[in-house]
Amino acid sequence: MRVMEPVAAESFPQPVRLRDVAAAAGVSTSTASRVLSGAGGTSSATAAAVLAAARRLDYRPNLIARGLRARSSGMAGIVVPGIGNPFFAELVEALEAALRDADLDMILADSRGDPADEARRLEALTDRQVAGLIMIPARHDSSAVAMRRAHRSVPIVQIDRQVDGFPADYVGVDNALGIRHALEHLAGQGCRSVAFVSDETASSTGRSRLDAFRLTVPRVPGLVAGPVLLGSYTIEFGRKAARELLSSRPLPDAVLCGSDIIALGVVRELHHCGVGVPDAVKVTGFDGILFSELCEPPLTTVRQPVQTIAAESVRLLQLRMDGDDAAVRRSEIAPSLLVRRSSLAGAG
Amino acid sequence: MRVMEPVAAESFPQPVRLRDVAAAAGVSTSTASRVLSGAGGTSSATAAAVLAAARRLDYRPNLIARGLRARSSGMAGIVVPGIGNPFFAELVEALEAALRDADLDMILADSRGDPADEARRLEALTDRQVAGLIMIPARHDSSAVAMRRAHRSVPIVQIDRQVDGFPADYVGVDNALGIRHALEHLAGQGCRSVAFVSDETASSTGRSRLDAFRLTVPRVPGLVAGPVLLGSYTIEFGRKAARELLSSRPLPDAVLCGSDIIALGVVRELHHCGVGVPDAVKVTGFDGILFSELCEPPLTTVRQPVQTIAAESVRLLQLRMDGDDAAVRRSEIAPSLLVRRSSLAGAG
DNA sequence: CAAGATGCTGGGAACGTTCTCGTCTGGTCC
DNA sequence: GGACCAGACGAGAACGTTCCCAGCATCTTG
Repeated sequence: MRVMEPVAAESFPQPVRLRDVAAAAGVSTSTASRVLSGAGGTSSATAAAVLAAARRLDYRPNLIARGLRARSSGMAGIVVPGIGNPFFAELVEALEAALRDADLDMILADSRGDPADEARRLEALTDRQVAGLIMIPARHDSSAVAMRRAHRSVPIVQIDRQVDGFPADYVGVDNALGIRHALEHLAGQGCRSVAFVSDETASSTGRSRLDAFRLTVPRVPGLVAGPVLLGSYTIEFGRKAARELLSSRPLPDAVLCGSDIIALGVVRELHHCGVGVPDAVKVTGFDGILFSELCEPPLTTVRQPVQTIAAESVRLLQLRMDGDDAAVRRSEIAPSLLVRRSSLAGAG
Repeated sequence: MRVMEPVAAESFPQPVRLRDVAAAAGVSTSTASRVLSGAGGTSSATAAAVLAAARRLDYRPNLIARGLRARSSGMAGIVVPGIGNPFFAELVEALEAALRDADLDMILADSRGDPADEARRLEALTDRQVAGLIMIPARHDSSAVAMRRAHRSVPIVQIDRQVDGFPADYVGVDNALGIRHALEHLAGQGCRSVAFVSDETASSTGRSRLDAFRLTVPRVPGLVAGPVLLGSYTIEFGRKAARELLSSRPLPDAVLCGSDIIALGVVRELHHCGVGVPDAVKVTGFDGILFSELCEPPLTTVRQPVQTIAAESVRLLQLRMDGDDAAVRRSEIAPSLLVRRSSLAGAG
């Protein structure tokens, strides 16, 4: 029997431990542990007794103690460059669901797109003995150092963005295909000159979408590259880019944006300056966030299958957590084009 | 010296423990612990030696072990009804920043608005020995059971929504004041009949905004209550409500929405059916999410000071974590009205 | 019926920290 | 010069779990 020292009335009650359950059931803690962790090797009679005692005492296992013993917290660390970004928020939501199905809790860290912050957060997560990491690296180059360090102790799966030559699994979308879809659609709508407004090339998505744009435009009959403006995945940059396009007329026939956020800024600013979308200029986005459908006009965009990316990344992470040491896997999912009004000829 | 058994080349290296640092510095683990945890009571010479050894060996403390000893993981559990909801996403982002300043890691759980899910998530979090919980209760009634249980072992701060009579701190916005701001503004714009489209009364915000609407409309000179449509904080419900309003003409002069999400749905559907906002009907939202500014027309809305709510809730939680057992605190922050085009007379 | 299996069980070490003791040194004071 | 004190340090318990190992029945088998 455990000694209950007198405590203040409002303080928290002593939690019941495995030892207490074992005592109540009249068995050793070893046996109680065997029963409750489902290890087997116990008679059905004692199992029933332990289960009954656990239920009666309202026993809850201490996952910290379990984690210490197991040398793993059983949680997945998630690092994103900014939960405020709607695309990342949707990705985090999908990840939460996928992790939950895999019985993993999620510890969430925001790097704010800063490699130094990201490094600190990665360290905090590994200090917590996370079982694995799913992350969107802030930059394709300078994220490498901290990630390499973290990767010494836990498996990492990169999603959406990736670090150059980093030996960890990756799940994302086929950016080149997405850009090609958008370009071919614009060509089909009679566009000739297409501007490109996107992230600077510090993120891997920024770079691969830019590369794809440069590579694909000449290959699509009738298309000609317009101005290329690079900044960040923000609304503000989208607005700024639109102003820049307006100040250096003639306007292109279309503006291909590297993300929906940017596209929303572009559309907003064009509208503000009296330039009609899609009449005067057609605009497309990338990501397929919720609001791409709600803006005016609704945005044609390259839809990323967020659920699939989340599920696949969790699947890969679990494989690695189970000791799989096969070669690095790279999974590029084919995106689809959501055609809406912002890019349609004669629909204004 | 620790025995290094032969391991496969690609497996993870043995982590260096406090014991290893102590051995390298020629002191006991007690002393090493004293130095590294900053407890004091060590000579400056040994302190330097330990610090040097820790740095040389690249020592990282095992937070699981520390947590077991401290009986607390040192993490804050966050429970929200859906990260996909942009308002909650912005709140989570602010919480992440505030928790980081308080040196707390964040373990995030999504209840999907379901009390049963919420109960399971709360249990998982307390099993992990979170130091405290910050949560948006899914419902004002049925969330109580699981919360009461969790509250037996950790402090809880409720944000945005609250549970009836639950004895835990609360931080939110003064909903009544927000509704009054919106109503008075609409009256000032010459509106007479105002419809109300909002969440059913299962969430505390849904109920208090509804109560405020009912109470305040008769008190604002010139205002008359139109249809009251209750559903959920989703775009789809906003659209549905708009269709309903359209089918039972005459239209009200204005539609006051319980959230921006709903308002965006309403605006979208009205626009789709050829009803101009703000010409034919004025619309206001609630929350002040990013996209309230980007839709067409930009949405007049009651802005919730998300950073303040996050910072204040973390502050209160820390107080409780430090053993403060003062009476329950309720902090209702005054919201401000962001006037934009969706509610302006003669601005269409 | 001896000898080996087999099935259940309990003891106790281990996971990596922190923290309470007790010990030891060296200094101060009467 | 003996008693006392303060400061620095080490030994070892504790946090709550899992799991290896040994013990002891009960069976099977030749």
